[in-house]
Amino acid sequence: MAMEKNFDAQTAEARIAGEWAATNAFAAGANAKPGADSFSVVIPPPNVTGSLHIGHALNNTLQDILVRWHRMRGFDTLWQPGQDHAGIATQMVVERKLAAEGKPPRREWDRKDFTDEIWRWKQESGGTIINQLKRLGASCDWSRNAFTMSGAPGAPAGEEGNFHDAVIRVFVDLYDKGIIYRGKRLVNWDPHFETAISDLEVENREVPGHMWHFKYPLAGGATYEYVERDEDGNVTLRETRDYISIATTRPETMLGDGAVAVHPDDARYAPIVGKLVEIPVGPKEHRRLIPIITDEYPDPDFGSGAVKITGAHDFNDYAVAMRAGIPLYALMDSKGAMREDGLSYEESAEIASRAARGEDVGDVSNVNLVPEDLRGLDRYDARKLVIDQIGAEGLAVTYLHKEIDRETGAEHLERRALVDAKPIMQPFGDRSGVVIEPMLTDQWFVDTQRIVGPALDAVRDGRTQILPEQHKKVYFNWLENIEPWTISRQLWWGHQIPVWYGLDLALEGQVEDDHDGALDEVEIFALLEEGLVHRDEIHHAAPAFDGVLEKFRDSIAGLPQPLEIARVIEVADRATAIDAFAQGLAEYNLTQDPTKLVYPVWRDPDVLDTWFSSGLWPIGTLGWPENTPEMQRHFPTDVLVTGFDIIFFWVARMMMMQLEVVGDIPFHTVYVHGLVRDEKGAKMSKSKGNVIDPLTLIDDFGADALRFTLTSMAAMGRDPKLGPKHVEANRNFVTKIWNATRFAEMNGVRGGVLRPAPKHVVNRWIIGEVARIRQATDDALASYRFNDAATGLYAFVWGKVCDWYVELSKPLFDGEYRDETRATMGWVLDQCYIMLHPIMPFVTEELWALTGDRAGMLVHGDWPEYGPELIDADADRQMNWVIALIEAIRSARAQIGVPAGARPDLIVTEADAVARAALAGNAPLIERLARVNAPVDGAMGPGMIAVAALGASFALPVGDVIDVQAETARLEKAAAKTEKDAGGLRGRLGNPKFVEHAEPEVIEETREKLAALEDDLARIRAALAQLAAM
RNA sequence: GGGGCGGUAGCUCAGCGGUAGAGCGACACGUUUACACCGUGUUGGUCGGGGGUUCGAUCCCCUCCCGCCCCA
Repeated sequence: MAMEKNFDAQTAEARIAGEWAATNAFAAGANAKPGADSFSVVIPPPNVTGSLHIGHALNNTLQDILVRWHRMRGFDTLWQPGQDHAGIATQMVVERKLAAEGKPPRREWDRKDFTDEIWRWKQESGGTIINQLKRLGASCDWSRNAFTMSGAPGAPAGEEGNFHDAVIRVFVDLYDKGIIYRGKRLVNWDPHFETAISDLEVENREVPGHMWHFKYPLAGGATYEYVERDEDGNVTLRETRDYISIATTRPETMLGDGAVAVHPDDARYAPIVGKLVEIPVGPKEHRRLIPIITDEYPDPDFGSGAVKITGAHDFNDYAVAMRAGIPLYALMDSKGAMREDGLSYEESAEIASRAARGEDVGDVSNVNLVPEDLRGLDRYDARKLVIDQIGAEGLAVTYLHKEIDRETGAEHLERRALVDAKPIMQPFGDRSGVVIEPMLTDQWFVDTQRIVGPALDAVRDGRTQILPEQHKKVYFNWLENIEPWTISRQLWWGHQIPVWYGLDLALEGQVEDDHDGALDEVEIFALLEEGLVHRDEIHHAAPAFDGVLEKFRDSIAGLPQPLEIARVIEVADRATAIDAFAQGLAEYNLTQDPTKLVYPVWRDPDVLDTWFSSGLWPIGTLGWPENTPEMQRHFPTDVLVTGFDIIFFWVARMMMMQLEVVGDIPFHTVYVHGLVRDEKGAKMSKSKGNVIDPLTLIDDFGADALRFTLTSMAAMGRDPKLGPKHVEANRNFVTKIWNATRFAEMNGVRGGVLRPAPKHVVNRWIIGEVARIRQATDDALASYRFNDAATGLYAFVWGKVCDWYVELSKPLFDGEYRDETRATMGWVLDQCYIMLHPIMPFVTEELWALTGDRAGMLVHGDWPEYGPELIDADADRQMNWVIALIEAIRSARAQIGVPAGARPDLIVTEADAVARAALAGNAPLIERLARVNAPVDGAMGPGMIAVAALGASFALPVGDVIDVQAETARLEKAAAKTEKDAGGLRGRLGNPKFVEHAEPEVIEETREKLAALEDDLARIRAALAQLAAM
């Protein structure tokens, strides 16, 4: 059966993928040798809403290469696939889908119904990227496909798994150890999704912004001498001021200012430190006063050098406020609008003013410093109003603007507000794209400081290796300065936090005032009146409600009778709990029946950050907390292949969590690859429109071409720059090996043969070359130099096998060496398929099937182990000589313009014994490839061109086609180049210091090179002399 | 401000102590027992600038200049 002219990737890939699937070729342990070591890789789980982008293509190609390579070498191989549940992204996708279907928005849904809807979406559409990875050829054990939400309550059939158990168990464990805690802190708040997000989900972008300058008047009309000096201390400005000038990019947050800070060394403001200033906004009659404090944070050279401190709405200010004990006044609600809740502005301002004078005012969460006219406004609308109000009052810093009327020449002077238009860094939610608002909220945190140590140690002492090494610094730098990790998210899709809250009824004499340990009617009413709403909460964690029952019973055991025996029940939320508790008390009061008393608890509605579950990926996918055979066999895993953008998000967290939870590293090697960029090196982004779709490339050029391209560009520590041109070039490589096989087939070559022991020098030579590339390929892969493996194989297959071996073999198919040449070529091509298979699995699998009767598919082919023992030094020397001669003749012919069809004699004008032997053994090859007649001894003469080889000189009679001048010019050029090279070497060898200091091998090598060049040069010079004599 | 990366042929990149390579492109030629998604040949580089270490530097060190990325 004759082969087609080209590999039909489109149809073959689908067919081959089907065969792999049908035979479970990728199952864990497939092709493992008895007693083999395990090799395990967990896939960086793609987002369930995701589709394959070029970064995935690179990431998974590299993993697949490692996995296929190990599988062929007989390791017990597992490539664990799966996806994460991507809390925000998935909720967003489903909300959009509902909107598109004209269904009500999420908030109008019951939570359970909504998550059921997400599960339905997941089952229908969540497998997109899995199918795309299969098209790439990823040899994951797809039967084990994992999901970070598997086994969660409400998961439908097919989503059982136990990832949820792992997540919940770890949460409770860390909670019990006190590593997870609840706290009110400033977090990044996404006003679109109305949830906290971690600082890693925030993207800081520079956008055009404005800087406004306002005057904060000193309290009571006080004044001071404001003096500015230049570098030499000369006074450049001196004036009496009754205000301090503040620059801000966010005027609306002025309402929540708690202080003005200046640098302690700033002499300009030294006279007024400790004094009070007035915030120039809000109703005149309740203007708030705040103190001027010192802190290292303000930069005296920036703006006026004075900074307003709004602790509840800025991270830097928060730090200053913490240091100085400045209260944090929250101004906005969860949608980023100005608050409408809490106390009136008048009451709030009064409390804030007391705080400014240093009084302890306690919890200020009820204080709402938004003036009534601004309440409910969006933050940007509020900003406009604030600016207008300050301007109207004349408290904006102004400058004198001069305009000259062109016609009249009259000067027109005007005071204008000083507003600098300048680029500012703004935080955006990476999912929502809206401006993030720092918000003071109650969240759950992981006290990362407490679990970071082992993760640092593991990399420091090398138990886990990060490649390339420069990324270790990034890892250390981040972990050494780690911040608490916000893990709660105000979403519905995710692992609901396993914490229940109850009202804190610890009465401490406030209510239970007679200390008799029992609750009487007076006390009951006091309890109700005192306002349950304002009471604190207590909380306990357990995998399920049953688990917290006992804990709450313990918590209430110390309460006065009969409260301490109240039934613990679960209710929906806090408000319901207060109602239920009050009702129970009321009924008890009437009936004196203690069974009417209930202690209602409610579950935290929030879910955990998706990365909290992804952090458990290595153990969670292997079945932990069960002690599964997979855990025993495949944990710790071997290599994690990932992009550098995810080192903090994921790698560091996996390290911390695995070490904390199971006390072991999750993997011994982290290979970090670059970010695929476009041809010009720009980051690919939808907005730039330079995104390259890997699936389009697969359609156009085949998966093998794409994989090979990505691999050949995956130099460690570099970002691959990819264009369709590159993929096309490698598609040509696929075609090349396809056609070499086609040639072989036409000549009766079949694969599947044992390695032959041929006699002919060409066959002996190529076997040695195969051995070299096997060694080089293994070395490259073992050290993660993927690009070296790819480019080495490319050079070997195209440059050695196709360009030379196939050409040199052509005459051999006609003579006595036919059979051994068939066997050798069959074996050589088999080796090419095997070694290329990890990078180009489809075409090699296809060729494997087409070229022999095989025991199994190539995916389970045996990886070779032969080495330098196959190299035949004599064959090597001869073939290098032959190839050099052929190239020299071709070059001379082409330069002199000998027609391709001409077949001149090959006249041997001089040859030593070695050259003569090489010539004799390979004459037919040389004749054919150099297009010359059989070598004959003779002398240089008119109408001939000269060709030199090591140890021999030749002349080619080419008749009229040459002119002496052209040939002279050619030879002179060659002589000049050779002379220049030789000169360099001679200079080096002539330097006594070189001979004295350099390594002996280097000196020897240099001498040999020089000798060869001088031989060459002598021959060229001789030819030139002969030419001149004619 | 802190950390990191890069500047090598027209383009995209390898190489990282012994005097520079690949792919694409350009140019010329197309005889061949597979392949025009091909073959043969040619062209193309003071390896960002300047110092230093060394017998020897594209490679190591210092410095400057230009890009880029991450974290504040």
